[in-house]
Formats: sequence, C-alpha cells, structure tokens
Amino acid sequence: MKQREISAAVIRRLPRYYRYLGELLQNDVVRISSKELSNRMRVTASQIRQDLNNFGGFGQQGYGYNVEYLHSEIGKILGLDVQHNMIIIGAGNLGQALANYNFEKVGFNLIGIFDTNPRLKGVSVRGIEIYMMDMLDEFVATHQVDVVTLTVPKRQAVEIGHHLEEIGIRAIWNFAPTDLNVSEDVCVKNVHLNESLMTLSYEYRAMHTQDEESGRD
Amino acid sequence: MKQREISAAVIRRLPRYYRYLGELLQNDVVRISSKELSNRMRVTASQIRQDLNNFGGFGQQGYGYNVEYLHSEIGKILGLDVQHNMIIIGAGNLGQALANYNFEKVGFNLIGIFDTNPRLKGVSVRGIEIYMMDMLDEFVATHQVDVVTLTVPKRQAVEIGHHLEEIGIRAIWNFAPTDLNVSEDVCVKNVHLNESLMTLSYEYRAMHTQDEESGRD
DNA sequence: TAGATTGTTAATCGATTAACAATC
DNA sequence: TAGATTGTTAATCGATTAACAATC
Repeated sequence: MKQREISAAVIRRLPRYYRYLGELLQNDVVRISSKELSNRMRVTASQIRQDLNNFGGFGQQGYGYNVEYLHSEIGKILGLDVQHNMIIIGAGNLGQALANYNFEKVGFNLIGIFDTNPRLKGVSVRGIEIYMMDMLDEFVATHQVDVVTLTVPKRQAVEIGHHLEEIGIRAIWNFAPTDLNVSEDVCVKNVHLNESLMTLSYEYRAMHTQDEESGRD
Repeated sequence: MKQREISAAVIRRLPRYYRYLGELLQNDVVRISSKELSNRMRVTASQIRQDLNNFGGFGQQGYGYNVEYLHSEIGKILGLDVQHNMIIIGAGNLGQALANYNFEKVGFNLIGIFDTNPRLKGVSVRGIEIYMMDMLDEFVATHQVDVVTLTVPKRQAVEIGHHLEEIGIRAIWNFAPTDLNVSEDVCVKNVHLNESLMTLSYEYRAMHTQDEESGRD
C-alpha cells in the first residue's frame, strides 16, 4: 500500500484545502465541486482534482465532493488524527507566545517547556511548567516526545539541534534563523520570520517600482 | 530599466543566500565560487548562478564572487537598504513577541502597536506604545506607515485587512490563520503557523510509514 | 436518461540542471 | 599563458493546466 512520493508543492496546499473545507463545514455546506472550490480559493479546479487524486478518489462524478468526508480525509492525510507530544525549547517571548497557542486542535499537545534562564524555573505557561535545560535528557527519556519546537537564539540552535538528534528526537519545528545541521532522518520545518519579512520587503519595492514605471509612460 | 518578472521561487531563495553570505562575511571570507557555496547550502551551483543572473552579473570568471559585494547587492535587491515604518495590530502574545524582535536590521522600524484591550492602553513594549484601535486611522494619517503586522484573531483579520486597504496601507504581514480578501494592489505575506505545523505532521508520519515498510521487507 | 462533474491522460508551461563558450 | 569559474544557452525534468472519456 505504499503511496508514491508526493511533491512538497502538493503537501503545502493541503492545509489550505483543509481550512477552506473546515469553513464550509461550519457553514453547513454539504457538497462542493472542484469548480466552486476553485472559485473560492483562486486556484484551478484542475489543480484541486490532481492534488486530491494523489491520495485517492474522494469525489463522485456528477456530484462533487462531500465536504465533511473530504475534510476528514485530508485531516487524516496530514496526520491530524494522530496525537503528538511536543515540547518547546526556548521560553523567550516567542516560545511563550507559541506555548499559548492552541495547537491541540491539530494534534499537538504541549507537555513541557525548557529554558536556561533560572528566573523562569518552575514558572508555568498555560499550566505547562518551564524546566531547566539540564532536565531535558531525563525528560525525553521518561516521556514520549515527538516534536520539539525550537525558539532559542541562533548560536544555540545548531548545537541543540544536534543534541536533539542524539537523544532520539525525529521532528523539529525550528524558529531559529539558521539551518539545523541534522541528518536526513530528522524532519525539520523551518519558520524563518526575518526571511518572510525580507520577501515582503522585496515585493513591496517591486510593486512601487512598477507604479513609478507605469506612471512614467 | 525594467527588469523581467522574477519568479517567486527565486525570491524565496534570496534571503537564504543573504544569510549564508552574511555568515561568510563575519568569518572574513573574501571570495566564494558558486561551487563552494553550493556545497555549503546544498543547492546546485547552476541554480545559484541562474538565480543571481536574474539580477545581473555579480561574479567574475575564474574568480567567483566577492562575498561583501554580493551580500550587499542581494540586500539591495531585497530592499533591505530602504527603511520601512511598521505597526503591529494585535498586542496579544504573538504581537508582543514580534514587537520584541529586532527587525530593524532588515529595515523595519516599529513605530506603534494597536489593540482593543483597554488594559493594554498606554503600556509600552520595548519603548513602543500600545494604542487603542480607535486611534488607528488618525495615526496612519499622521505617520508614514509602510507595513502592518497583523496578529489578531481570525474573525477580526479579514475586516481589519479590508479597512487597512481603505486607509491606504499597501503591505501586510499576516499571522491570522485566514486569507485576507484585499485587492492585488496590497502585498500580503502570510505566516500561517498552524499550516506549517500540519506539513510537519505530514512529513513526520510519512517518515514513520516508510520505516515500517522498509522494516517489513 | 440527460446533465454534471469527477478521475485521468495529454499538452503546456516553467523551473532546474547540465553543458560549454566566454573571459578573467 | 593555463586554469578556473562565470554567464548563458540548451536539455531535462517536474508541475500545472487543459481536455475528455468514464460514470454517478
């Protein structure tokens, strides 16, 4: 039952389908065609059908897709039906902000927060305790930790990433502005906020440059 | 001097080049070849040269690229040499965490934070005052506001996005888990954290599924 | 049944990689 | 000059779009 390797481009679109279908569901929409969904999402109907058919035929000719069923199936594809335990390393502003997020609804349970700052020792965020970093190895040995959210400064991130691999962590959600140098066996998802901002900067300028030019004609 | 439309794929890679070159610069590396850079960054040398040549010839045959010069040129392409004024709307955990970020080094100056919560009125984050939302229009009318960072709950985001367009804002860095329904004239950069986490969830499961299969043989 | 819409194959388009002549 | 490495063209690869037969 091995499924063909799915391209990253397809995977990146799945959460957005999931979100739109969730909204339709809330609005009690029962069925939707790829055409109608394509209008709302501003992608081609062809792309929607191609994307979905990477995973199987979820629709019905002449009818379209059942919203509830398709929503649920995409959830399963994304693994949202599986519970994961998560810890956050780095209880600075961003780490604490993320701790307050509600990632349980996509299957991630926060079970611990770690930092080196002794002033944070024993402090709780949303009922989750902040531990000192020297407790990390023991914690990981005695708890099922599936995913680590990494919100530490750049210079510590690479080292911690390496250590996480050594103690058996296999998934890292990395907010540090650096590439982690871990093996292929560890899946890393980077969120590089300053890179995001740089591309906004580029687009902003590109837009203005264009304005000037069209004004010039 | 109009340059051809550059693909989004290229633009997304520029900040990463910029970061690697910045690190080389800090390590006093003077020159680098596309080959050497490709080894470090794990992309092809061909792609590096193609990407850069979208914007001009920054290298020299037989020599490679001058690190300082290339770093600076990519910075200019990204518009990092231009100062932008930014405000944050939504002073919750994430908004305040972002307020503490140091985005000045990529050219973004935070000049105001807005929220509806009266308990935050007059509070300052890193010396930047939190204003009430009813002050927004006046603030935008009397200050140069180039970019808005939007960290409000989903249900307010669309409405505020629409309002921002009306009062002349042309760039939004959106953290709300929704698409903003603004015109093409506004550039929007979305940071959808839960979608990022969902793709991590997918990859994590895909990796484990593969393990089971290879174990089965 | 007739109409609608999928699943899927074929055509197109764009992005990546390879190759190499130009040139420092 | 000889060696190295770019800039750029050509080849390949993959992703998107179009088309349509299958079928509900």
